[in-house]
Amino acid sequence: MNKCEQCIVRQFNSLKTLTKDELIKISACKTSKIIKKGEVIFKEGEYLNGVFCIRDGVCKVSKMSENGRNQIISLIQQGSMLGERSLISDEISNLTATALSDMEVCFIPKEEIIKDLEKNPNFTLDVLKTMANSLKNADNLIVDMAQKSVKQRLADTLLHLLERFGLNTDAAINIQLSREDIANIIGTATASAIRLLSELKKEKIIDFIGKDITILNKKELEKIAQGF
Amino acid sequence: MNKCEQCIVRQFNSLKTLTKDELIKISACKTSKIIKKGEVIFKEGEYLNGVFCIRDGVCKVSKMSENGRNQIISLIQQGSMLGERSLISDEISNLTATALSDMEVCFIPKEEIIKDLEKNPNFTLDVLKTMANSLKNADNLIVDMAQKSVKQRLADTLLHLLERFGLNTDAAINIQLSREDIANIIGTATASAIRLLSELKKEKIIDFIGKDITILNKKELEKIAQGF
DNA sequence: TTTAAAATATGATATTTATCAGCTTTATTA
DNA sequence: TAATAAAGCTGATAAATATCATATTTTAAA
Repeated sequence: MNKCEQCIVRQFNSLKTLTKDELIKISACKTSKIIKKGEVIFKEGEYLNGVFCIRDGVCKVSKMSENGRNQIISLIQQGSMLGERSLISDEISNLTATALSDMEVCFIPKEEIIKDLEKNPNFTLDVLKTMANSLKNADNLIVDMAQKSVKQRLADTLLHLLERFGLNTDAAINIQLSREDIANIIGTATASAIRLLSELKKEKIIDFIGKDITILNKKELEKIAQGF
Repeated sequence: MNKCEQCIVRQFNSLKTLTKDELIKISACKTSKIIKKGEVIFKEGEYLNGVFCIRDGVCKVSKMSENGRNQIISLIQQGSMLGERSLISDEISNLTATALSDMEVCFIPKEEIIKDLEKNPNFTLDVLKTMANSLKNADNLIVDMAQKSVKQRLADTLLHLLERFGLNTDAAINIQLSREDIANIIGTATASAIRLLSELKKEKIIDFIGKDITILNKKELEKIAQGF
């Protein structure tokens, strides 16, 4: 079993603020899991007995609307924590997390995190800062969802994905999403997302082969994102 | 000048976790302000040198989209704190706060709050819990904005307003919002919001005189909110 | 109180987006 | 590898929503 004290991944999340002793304790009680692409890490309504630290891979965090349509709220990748919100509120999970690639995650039991929250103010403050940042992002997303057209949101999404995941060796955005996933990020019907992608391709603003999407004209895509 | 130690309002926010000494210190450096309906408390892009504690009144928290349209993210009322997010992230404000009624707010300088965050873990943890709750609400709003129709969102909004602000003496929802504000909560054009309100009135699901809106058929409104 | 400005209301129309159907391509698995 | 399922694509159409124009009502200011 890998040791948290030696894990690079913790540098990217609040665990970096823990002392060596605290890390050793976590290391002793954590469990590692391999999660296959498509598998659910946790479901909306489930009670989480701890948090997840993502060692490798990417997952989507989503929620069903009352209409029975699925909305992806965010993509979470290597280095991030998952399930902190529910732990802090001591509530069942509000969201569902599903692997978009094969993943390696560590599960840290609730009691251990709570102990650290109570004893280590640096840790609490770092969690607080992370959450403040998530809240800002969420607020911005609310504005975009409410005020931008589907086409704008698609352009936005492609630009965000590029920024977040970079390029693969073929100069395509380095993440594989189904058309349905893309639609569920944007908040539109799958058919609409497909149609708009095709249009962008026809206009030579993007190109794609299967799930590999390449941005050909970033300037133009930025214009579309801004509503022109 | 009113003393924080004796102020009822702090029971409703994280200040309730402060010790008597800490409260006395805050009391000594805080300033009280009267803010008239329509006045701006702080603007997007402004650097906040502290946080606000709302003693009386209601304000809207909003943000301009790139399209130049305004989106109201939340309504904040008596008892809540304002500006915590920016303080914790040490960033300029992401949002604009505007009074919807005459208000009385106290301004607490940043240094004082930071001191307490560093020294009082109960305070930090309570702020964290509050923020976790805001994040849940924000996530849910993202889903609604992305997946629900304008009509559903209007119904939702009316029900939320009722729950949040209760009834006035005329059995109308106890908050006065312009049609534009309602549209900016829903994320739609003002004309569309007005039209849908008129429809609901025609169907005898709501009634209104000016800005006073009464829900006549709550069951039916709930059905609409759910998409029927 | 009169006047001007702002907010509200509603019709006509254009645009955006969803839905549904049918087809093709790609992936899965027996 | 053949069979089947799933995902992707596109056209036709319907529904939702925005926009614009204009009228009316309410509010604020002179």
